[in-house]
Amino acid sequence: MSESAPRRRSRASAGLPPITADKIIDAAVELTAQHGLDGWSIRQISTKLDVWPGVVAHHVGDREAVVMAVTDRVIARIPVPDVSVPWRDWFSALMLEGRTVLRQYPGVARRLVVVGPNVPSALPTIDKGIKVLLGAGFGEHATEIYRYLLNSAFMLVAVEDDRDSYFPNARADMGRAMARFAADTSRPGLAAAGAQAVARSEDPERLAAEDLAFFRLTMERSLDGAQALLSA
Amino acid sequence: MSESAPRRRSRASAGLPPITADKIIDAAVELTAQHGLDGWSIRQISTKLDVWPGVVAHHVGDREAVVMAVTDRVIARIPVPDVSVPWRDWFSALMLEGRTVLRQYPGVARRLVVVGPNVPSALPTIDKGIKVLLGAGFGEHATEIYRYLLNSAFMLVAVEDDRDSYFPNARADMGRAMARFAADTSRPGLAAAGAQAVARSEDPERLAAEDLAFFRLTMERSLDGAQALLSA
DNA sequence: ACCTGAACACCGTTCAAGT
DNA sequence: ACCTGAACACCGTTCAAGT
Repeated sequence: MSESAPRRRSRASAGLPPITADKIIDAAVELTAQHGLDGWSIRQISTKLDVWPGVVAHHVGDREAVVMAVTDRVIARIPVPDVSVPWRDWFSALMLEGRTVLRQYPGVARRLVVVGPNVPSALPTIDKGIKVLLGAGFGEHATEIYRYLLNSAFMLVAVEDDRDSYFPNARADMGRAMARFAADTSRPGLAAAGAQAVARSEDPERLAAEDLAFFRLTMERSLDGAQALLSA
Repeated sequence: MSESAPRRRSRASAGLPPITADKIIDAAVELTAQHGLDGWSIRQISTKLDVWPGVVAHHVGDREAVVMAVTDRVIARIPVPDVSVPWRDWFSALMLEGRTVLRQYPGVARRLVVVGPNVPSALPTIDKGIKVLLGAGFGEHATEIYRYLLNSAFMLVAVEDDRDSYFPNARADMGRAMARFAADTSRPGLAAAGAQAVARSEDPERLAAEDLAFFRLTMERSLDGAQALLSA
């Protein structure tokens, strides 16, 4: 895992092209896809580019700056629906497509939710989303409802990321923990949850399908929750 | 910050009581209140207890084990409403009181949401919560609605934690970033959000009040979203 | 059983010196 | 301007040796 010695003589004298901020961020994005946003080090990036660690600081900045640059790149990949789409469909589409992009880069969803409009590539989406809600009649609530809806969806993606990137056995442990209570008549609430946990397989493909189903449930409940404000 | 040399001669020969797992976890809980769950190191715990780092591993296990022990302790402090309370009130109370406890221990909310029923002290709450939902007529949806409601509330607490523990200026940066768009007529969505950001003060007390208001909005919208399932 | 004391393999950041 | 090469102050974990 170390590969400690980068290269012998200077890049320039070896006829190699200079490192750029862009190349560093490319490498970081790739490492994020493989290991998540908290799964790589500055030193791994520098090893990958065959330079000394200090070079990353020189071109991009500290770790935080690299992370924000990766986040901006990934957010830019999320397709934004057209403003003519009805509000519920607009948000469903953004949430579902956002999820498939974000899930490929574990840890980015969390950053997005935490730093929000500090990510430049998120601005067009924010603009259109609020416009759509204003058009749907949410009035003064448009901004906070936008925040509520996107939080609901992408906070859940962040949890999905954490579950299988950072604590890979949390998923199975939880299932087994619950299944133990299936026959516990003294605790009917746990028993109900346990019964469903028993039915749940440990096949990763089925688990992924269940994650998607729960994501859709969250989406629909949150959209209903927002809609209740319109009827009031 | 280092204080690298713990103590001269052995604890036993100095007449000191032996370190226990409990004392280690006490120290970790205290450090979590001060610096958050990701804000302390095993070495800081050992310095605080005046022993060598290896002692923590000997009594509790690796960092992950210490973190789970802290999480369990903190969750146990959240008061659980009586099952006789109507479902909406039951969940409002749990969410609001859970928030005030969790906010005192930054980072614990995230763990709770990610590992869920793997935290032993969460089990009685899960049991009662599902019982309450079954009683309210949610039937087969009780388990997933429980998960949906608690996720909504505590994922948001996790984001609040991250915002001011880990990225202390994200809050102010976001406000300023949005305020810039208040007069941007070419982007009406951002302008609407910007106008509200301008109105927002940078006084920490007012910001805290606004965080609470948004938390309540999230709570009410999610409860409405769940309720929509009952009417259907 | 409990703890010391050290070693190991990592981190991110900084910076003088070379080219 | 760009990069080398090293140093600094940290990490978590492991483990032989002492008591």
